[in-house]
Amino acid sequence: MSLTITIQALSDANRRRILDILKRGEMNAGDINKKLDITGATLSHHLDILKRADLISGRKEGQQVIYSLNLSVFEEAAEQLVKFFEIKTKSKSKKIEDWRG
Amino acid sequence: MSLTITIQALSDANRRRILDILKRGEMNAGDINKKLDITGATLSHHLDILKRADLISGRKEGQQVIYSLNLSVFEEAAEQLVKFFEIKTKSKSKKIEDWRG
DNA sequence: TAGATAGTTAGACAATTATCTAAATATCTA
DNA sequence: TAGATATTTAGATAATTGTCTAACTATCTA
Repeated sequence: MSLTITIQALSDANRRRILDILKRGEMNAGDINKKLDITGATLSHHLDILKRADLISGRKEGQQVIYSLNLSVFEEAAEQLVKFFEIKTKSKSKKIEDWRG
Repeated sequence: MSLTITIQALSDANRRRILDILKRGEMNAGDINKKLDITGATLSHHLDILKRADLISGRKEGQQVIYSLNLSVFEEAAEQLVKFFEIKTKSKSKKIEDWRG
């Protein structure tokens, strides 16, 4: 999954709340909804974006759809981001002045 | 800085490229611009967003404005994100079934 | 001081987004 | 089979976003 799609999925506070909830374990849409101050339709939209980013999956069980974190994808996203934040300090050659001015 | 503002600053590919460039050391706006396929005005806009997120700073030197990464803020942002991705597995009490169904 | 150069600001535009209400679909149950 | 319940889809709207061109400001230099 591209970093842009992952980050955009993370860029909304409600979606981050959904992920936070699902980190604790799977949950159906209705129960997730009770924890958020948005309509069911809006929740569906957010769930869809998270699904497209492959961060979560939903399985139907009776009338309900139970959502869960895609743990490996979630962890892979974390790794990608950590990698982005990495700063490779040159081992030699570059002088301090080049970095701090 | 709020996670929303940080993530939104990171959500654009050109802004991430700018940060990537500045990770290697400071650079003036014109030189950054040469590395990107956008107008100077658009670059200014992106630099502004990164400045508002406190991820970079610019100092004027003659005609030029030299931008640099705010290393401590950048690292703090990384930590915030790593924290977000953390999954605290319960030490006891919760059964496997509660997590994997 | 008159141009040239570097960068920002202003204003416009098309695309995307988060949200809502209303309607549709799917499943359960009396 | 007729509601009731759970969720998604459709369609609308207001806000935000990334981009551009044109104009502006600041600085340098011949």
